[in-house]
Amino acid sequence: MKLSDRKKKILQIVVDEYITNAQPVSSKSITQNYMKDVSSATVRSELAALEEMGYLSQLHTSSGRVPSIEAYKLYVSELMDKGRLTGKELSQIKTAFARQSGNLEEVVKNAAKVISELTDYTSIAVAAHDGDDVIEKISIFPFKEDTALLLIVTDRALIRDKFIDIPADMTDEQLESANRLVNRMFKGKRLCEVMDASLEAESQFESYRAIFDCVIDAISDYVNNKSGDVVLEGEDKILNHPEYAEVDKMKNFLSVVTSRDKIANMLTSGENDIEINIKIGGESSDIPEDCSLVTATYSAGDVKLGTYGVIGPLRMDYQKVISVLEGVGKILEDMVNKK
Amino acid sequence: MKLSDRKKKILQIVVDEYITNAQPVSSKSITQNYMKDVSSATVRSELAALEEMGYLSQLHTSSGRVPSIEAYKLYVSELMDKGRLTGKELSQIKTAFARQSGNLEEVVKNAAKVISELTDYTSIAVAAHDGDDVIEKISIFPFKEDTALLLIVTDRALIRDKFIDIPADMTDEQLESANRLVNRMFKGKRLCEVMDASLEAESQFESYRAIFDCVIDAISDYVNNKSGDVVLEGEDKILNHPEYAEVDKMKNFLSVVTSRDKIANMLTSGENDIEINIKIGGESSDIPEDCSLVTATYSAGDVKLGTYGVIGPLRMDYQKVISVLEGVGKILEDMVNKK
DNA sequence: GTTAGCACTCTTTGCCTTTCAGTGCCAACT
DNA sequence: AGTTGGCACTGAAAGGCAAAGAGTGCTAAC
Repeated sequence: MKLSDRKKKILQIVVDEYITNAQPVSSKSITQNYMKDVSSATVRSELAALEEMGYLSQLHTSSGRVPSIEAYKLYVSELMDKGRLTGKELSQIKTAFARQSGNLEEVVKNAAKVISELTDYTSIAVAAHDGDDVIEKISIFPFKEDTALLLIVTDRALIRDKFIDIPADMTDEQLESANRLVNRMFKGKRLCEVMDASLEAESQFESYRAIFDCVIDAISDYVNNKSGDVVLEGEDKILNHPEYAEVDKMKNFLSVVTSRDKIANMLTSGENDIEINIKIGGESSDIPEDCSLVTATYSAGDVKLGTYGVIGPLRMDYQKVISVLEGVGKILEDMVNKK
Repeated sequence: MKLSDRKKKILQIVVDEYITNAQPVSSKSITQNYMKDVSSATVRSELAALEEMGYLSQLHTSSGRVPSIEAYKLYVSELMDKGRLTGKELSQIKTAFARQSGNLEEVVKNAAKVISELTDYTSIAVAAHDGDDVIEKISIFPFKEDTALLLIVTDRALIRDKFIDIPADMTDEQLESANRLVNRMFKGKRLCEVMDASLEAESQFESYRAIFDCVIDAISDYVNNKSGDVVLEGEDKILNHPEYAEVDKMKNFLSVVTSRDKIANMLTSGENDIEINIKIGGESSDIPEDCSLVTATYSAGDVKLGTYGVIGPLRMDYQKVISVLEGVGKILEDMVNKK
């Protein structure tokens, strides 16, 4: 069955109202504030029809209506007005990115922070690394008898958190030439190519085998394990929203959101090509129950910068969240292009 | 006024009981479970005396007694039995540290995690860097036209998160020789000496002044800004404790605990020489209200490894927390010494 | 110094009533 | 056929009240 225009309008009003007030919406409040041209009885029958169709529900026979998950989905896809950022908000985003060294991690952190502040929800972010980075330089930097820091410069990032073991009997010169060899072999290749290249390398340079393996391990670890780059901001913001007033719900939310692995899963599973992606309710098992997740993947040209998201109650201010995510995206893009 | 032995015993019972049950303790429960040799009336008069002295209070005229902050202080300093870890707990700590690359950050993270798991409280940790590290090697690693990663190996750590700007007109060779110069000048010095040495350097090597300044800035930034190395684990654990059932308290706690700066302050302010340090209640303004903080500073020889802490309600299981912190300390020490 | 006994206090719980917001339905109206 | 005013009905929320229960403080006797 198709929704009449009036039903759509009423549904939109209900969702809007519920989002701002967190209270069931009554027929009376609708006619008083939005639809003075009809009586509450009329709206009541429309509400009953919308309930019949699964878009609304009541907590008890004599309460107002509350949107269902279906209603939220329809709301974001069709009903919702597009929000616009105020000048103040825009300048807040800009200043957040102002003092910045062009270091990707810092960009991610700042973005997460400003998103959380502007939306008043918990925000999460993960820097993109899908294995398509092209290796520009690899450096093995020894710092203890038997350990070295592996530094990899790619066209997008500087990887500097992988440690490798150095065989005890290896001299500095040998390490140096292993380093040169690694560079010669891997320079210009994409990370994922290197991961697959492990077998080929094995036979050729037996003496540096240990180093080789470590480098390849470290790279595949980087590509596969995305949880390292996860950023979480404003985890306390969730407490501003009444649906988490009960400790149990709160706890459930926090336990999911404080696990970097789970966040990484949320942000990386699913379609990455879509610019803005909205998951409502427990659609995906990764997302905490009764939560919505709005994510945006930012790119500069064809290079992905990262995925950012806002996580909060079903009754989320989608309008605001989306405009903030879009605003941040635009400013990020400007920044990257200017360089 | 001095406390009689019986008063001490009763006070200990009250605190123990209250810690485990979170319920006001009655005279009857004391005689039934712990002191069958006297009547509840006797205990009642003792309780009244202890209340008079400020160690106990009642929520209302006909409720049991609850310990005051003073009582907790006395409890941890004199009354409390020493806890012992079970074999299971010990082995849990050991396995937590088992697979480990000797990288300090990872040690800190693992320690925080296992402490949080065993105690069921939120744990925090900060790796020590007080400026006493001796510089062993400095390397300037260029990775973009105008930016380089500054790598500093000290006797305790590898600093690898400081970026410096490279003047546009500087050639690779110049950078190389700047690097050599920095090494020659700073090697063997302590970080804090380098910070103070800035003026001296200025006049001598004008051409590398920019690089110099950046290096010195980065080092003093590292020494002063401790918030970078802060680790927080089990922030959701706090919800397991009834005193945080109300959203306001919860929120207050979370907002403090999710700020790395504030945590760094908590862990670094105060006497660092003491092995285990207990702050109860709002003694320090850094600590959230109605919270206790138990910290331990671990060292290997005379080198500090870091400070670890547990933060939770006043009604904290101090016995367990302290034995866990001590257990972790012992195992850490063993690990470092074995190397 | 200890104790049994008792009066007293305060919270907790259940129960009842009232109030109120909101709905559903129906007959009348346009 | 759609809209509306009127009205009965429902369930939550709030208030009042009594009974039960947990604890205490006090006192007189041991």
